[in-house]
Amino acid sequence: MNYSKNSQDFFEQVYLVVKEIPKGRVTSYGAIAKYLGATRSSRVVGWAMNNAHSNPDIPAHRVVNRNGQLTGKLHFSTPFAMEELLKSEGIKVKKDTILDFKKHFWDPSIELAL
DNA sequence: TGGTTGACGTCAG
DNA sequence: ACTGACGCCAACC
Repeated sequence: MNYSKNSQDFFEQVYLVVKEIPKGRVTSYGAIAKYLGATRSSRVVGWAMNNAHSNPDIPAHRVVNRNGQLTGKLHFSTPFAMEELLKSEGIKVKKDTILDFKKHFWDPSIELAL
């Protein structure tokens, strides 16, 4: 994939990956960035998520940081939306952190690489 | 046009 | 194990 073409493509890549996240699974910004070949650009993935507000099809609640912490919950319509969405998908959330994060972790570089 | 910020991650101390 | 600093790239001021 030619992700280096321009920023538009990079954002689009992020969107595509996030859309492919199965229900009840979560991934991290770094994992997405890694899959796109830009491990160090994880911050830009965050920006993509910020811009993702214009894209209702993108389940941004399934994207958290490496610690499984819901760092982006404050960017949702309500601070509880993210947690509630995850809970409704069978993911336990405690203190803004996903329990058994590793268990629910969905790595695009593994799942999509096949 | 240049400096700062941000939904992050990794390395060094 | 914990804390601080750096890098990275796009958007904002």
